[in-house]
Amino acid sequence: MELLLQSVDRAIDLLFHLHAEREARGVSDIARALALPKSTVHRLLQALVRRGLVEQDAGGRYEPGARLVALGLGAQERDPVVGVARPVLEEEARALGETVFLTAPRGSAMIVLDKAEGAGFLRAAPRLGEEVPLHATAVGKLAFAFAPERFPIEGAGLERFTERTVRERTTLRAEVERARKQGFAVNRDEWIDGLSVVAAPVMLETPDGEPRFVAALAVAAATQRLRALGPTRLGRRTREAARRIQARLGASPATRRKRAGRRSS
Amino acid sequence: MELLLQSVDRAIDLLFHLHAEREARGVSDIARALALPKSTVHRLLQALVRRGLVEQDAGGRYEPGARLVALGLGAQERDPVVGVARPVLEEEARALGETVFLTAPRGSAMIVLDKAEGAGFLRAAPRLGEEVPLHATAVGKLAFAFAPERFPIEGAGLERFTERTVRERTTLRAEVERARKQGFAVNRDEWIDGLSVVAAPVMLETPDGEPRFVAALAVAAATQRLRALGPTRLGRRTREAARRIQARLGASPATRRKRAGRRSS
DNA sequence: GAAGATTGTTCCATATCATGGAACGACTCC
DNA sequence: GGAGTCGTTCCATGATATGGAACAATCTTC
Repeated sequence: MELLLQSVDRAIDLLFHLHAEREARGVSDIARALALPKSTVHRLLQALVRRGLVEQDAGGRYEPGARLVALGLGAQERDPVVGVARPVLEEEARALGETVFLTAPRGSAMIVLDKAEGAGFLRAAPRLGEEVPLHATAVGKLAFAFAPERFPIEGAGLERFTERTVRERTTLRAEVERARKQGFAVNRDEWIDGLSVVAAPVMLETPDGEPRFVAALAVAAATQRLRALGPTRLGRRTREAARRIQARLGASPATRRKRAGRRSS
Repeated sequence: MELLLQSVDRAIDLLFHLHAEREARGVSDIARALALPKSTVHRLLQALVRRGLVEQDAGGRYEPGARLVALGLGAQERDPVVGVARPVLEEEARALGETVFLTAPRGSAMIVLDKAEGAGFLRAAPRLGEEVPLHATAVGKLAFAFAPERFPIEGAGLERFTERTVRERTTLRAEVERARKQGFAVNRDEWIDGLSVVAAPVMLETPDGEPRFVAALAVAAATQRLRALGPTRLGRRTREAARRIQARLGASPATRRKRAGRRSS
């Protein structure tokens, strides 16, 4: 794929760069980081500011703008699962005191669509929109198990993240098979040390009657905490919560349309 | 301000257009809507798809992409108020059963930063990132009252939205003055018929000791419901909730930094 | 099932438009 | 007060975006 629309590409680079930086940045700083001339960066920033995708703080430095929020959350709410899943996320997060999040397949990856954070001082705080690896997470194992045509194990990378990352394809296959049988998947320290996750699939009937893997509901906690809660018990609980989401999704399209047509303040 | 970076500008047009459309759209359709040649639209879409800001559905039609979610929510979470306010939003929404939302000044407007929706069938569902008018909303009156240098009443538009929209500057001034005295503002059917809102300001001490208007906490409900709850009682309650947010914000920067440094799953 | 309309995509000559070096004034820091 | 920043503006150059035309592939329609 060749370069095309260089300026647009650079503008997007710029947005992601500002997104990645924790603080607002100045023109020169950005120019250095992206290896572009100051004048070019300045011109790009002006174009983005004009449309509200970037804003200047009091000191004249640049940071992501408010209109970006509108675009991003619009894209999120567009997903039919997010709306019906949110109450379930909050319910479970409150009941467990741990972070509960929703992931969905996008392209050839799983991304975090929504979350409800737990109450603890030590809690998982996934970043929305972020991609998660497949072979080292609970939701990834579900993807392999319940959407094998879209996520073939053969094509999976096996990058090592921690000591416990599964790096043999046969072991992974066994893990995935167990997840398929149990209806939930577990990840203990396989991606990030100290972090464990239990996840269950949200399946939806397509018009032609086939069940399709549309999302995964996950509970994340410190590994010790997960052990205390009991992975199997938690797995079953999460499976039930995912079923509740399924049930809501299963409502007739007419009903769903009514719900969607809420008044906007 | 002249045109510059035409291609970037058009790309942004395209993003907003896709955002505004409820369904995924095809190339020709978009080209017609934006009055651009098909080839140009196609090229722009390719550039955006390449970076994940736009995605194609199964039918090859285009819709806002997942990376847009990451950018948007990143911009949202960057705001220091959002993080500390969320628990309060959820708490109040749960207690009242009505939608509670947080707005903040951006540029010369107030935008919706976060929300927790109520449980009712009829409930307010503000769109995140959306701008709200100033003269016809409770949060706008707060802006006039608590940040008059930034939001001068003299410069305010007085567009008519409903029969009850305040359209005389002197009346508006009186309303604003009352809001300043009471510490909360009320809007009854002034923007949208049937919708009433009570809002209270979130003030933060600047380093030089000046209190600054950083956000407004608002409770939205059907007008009859608001009347039943008692606007004054609700106003005081909202004022208290806003104070809780202030108290959390007032924590020392060191403490806040620690909290921000949560583990990421 | 053929004809016609509409779709998404590719190609390419044209000149528009983005590009980036240089110079600017306003800062801050020694 | 000089040397280093900073953000911004200007402008000649040609690289690059542009959009009309042609393409094959689907959808409609009769």
